[in-house]
Amino acid sequence: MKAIDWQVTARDGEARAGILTTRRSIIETPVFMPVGTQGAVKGVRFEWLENELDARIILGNTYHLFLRPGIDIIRKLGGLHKFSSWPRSILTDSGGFQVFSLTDLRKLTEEGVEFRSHIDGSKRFLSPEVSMEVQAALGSEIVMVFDECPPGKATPEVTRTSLELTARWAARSKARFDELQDSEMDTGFLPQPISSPTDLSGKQALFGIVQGAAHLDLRKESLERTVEEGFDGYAIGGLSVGEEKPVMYGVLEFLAPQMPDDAPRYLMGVGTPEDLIEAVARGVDMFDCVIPTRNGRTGSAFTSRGKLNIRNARFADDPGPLDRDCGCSVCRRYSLAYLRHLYQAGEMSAATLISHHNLAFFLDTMRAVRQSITSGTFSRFRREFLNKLQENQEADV
RNA sequence: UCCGCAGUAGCUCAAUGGCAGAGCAUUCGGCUGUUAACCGAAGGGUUGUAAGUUCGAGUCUUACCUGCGGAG
Repeated sequence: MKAIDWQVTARDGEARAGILTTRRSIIETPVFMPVGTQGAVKGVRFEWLENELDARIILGNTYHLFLRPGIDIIRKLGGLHKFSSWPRSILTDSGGFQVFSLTDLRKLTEEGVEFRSHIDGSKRFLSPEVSMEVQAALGSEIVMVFDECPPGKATPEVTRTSLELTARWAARSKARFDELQDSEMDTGFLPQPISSPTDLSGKQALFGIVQGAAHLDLRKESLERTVEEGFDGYAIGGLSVGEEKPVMYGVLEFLAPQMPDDAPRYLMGVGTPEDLIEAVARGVDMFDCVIPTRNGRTGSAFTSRGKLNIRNARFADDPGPLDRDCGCSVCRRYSLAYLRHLYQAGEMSAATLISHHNLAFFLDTMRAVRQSITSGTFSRFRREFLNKLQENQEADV
């Protein structure tokens, strides 16, 4: 029996719509997964996420939860789902990206990464094995292999070395993961998964990660070796990490269509609404990004007419909503003028309200994308969506 | 009326007689597997007024104006 089920339900060019079924939820793709690093989607209550926004899957982070509160506590409280109260699917990142982004504090070896906690300075250690153990304790539906993420502009030599390490780590990740699945260490195990047309094992799924920076030959090799290893799904890592945007689109255009058709494709850490559309057009199914919640907290809102900055004085007396085409509870109730006032006054509700709208916009956009793929009108949707994104910018000129 | 203290950016305040600054506020920008309710930039001044000393005055001297405190 398999851990997840994956069915492509419609295609339009390279774009695909599908249904990903985990032991805890049915996820229609293309999907955007809100990021809940420390067991919380910053500024947004699970009630909203589950009911109004209808997110089917969110992210959690191995590195952050490993450091605090630590796996002993989470295990004691019954895993991340019970601990946090989030009942639907969780995808946990392995900590590999933190190894990349916390470069000042780390020491990388074949065995793993020794680093100092950014919280208390204590010496800690992460490796493929430890990451798998932490992710079993968290009990997520989708576990990510422990990888190394080189900068987007890494040279071929650096990328090659990194890729080899990532490949060895992927094999070790899988080996330890398989052991853990057989030893009842997964706190999220569900003997009777949610009803679905397929029989699921109730266990965790493991995704592999393709690296290779901007070098297409290395991307291809990384893909082949990752597929050979064999995973439940395949992720594209190492994009949107400093490289130019056309480079990212180029890698996607080259790579995504070559990825296994019978498994979900996940572009890690991306991106803007435009990025999502462009990646879907190239065959990607899953996304996550901090942008809607981070930008929400820092005053910028994504709308169907482009990005706007709530701090702008021109909104001081504007009675309209963030986005007049958005039906979310924030847009139905609050004016630009009020939201700007809240932000300027330092009220925390400004951060939560804009984060909420941004997530609503991202999730609604993906629902519209799915719809257009299903009805065979994706190219038109893509063209009109991207055109409309320019409206605010043009109005400002 | 007298005595004392104080007047510098919108606000609170720095600045040995030697290029007038900071924090906050304002305006604008950034944020892509969250060390981020964060980071960055810009605008903003006849240093209360008027004289004087000095190569040079926010700073020293004198007068005046305003505010605060005290005395009467």
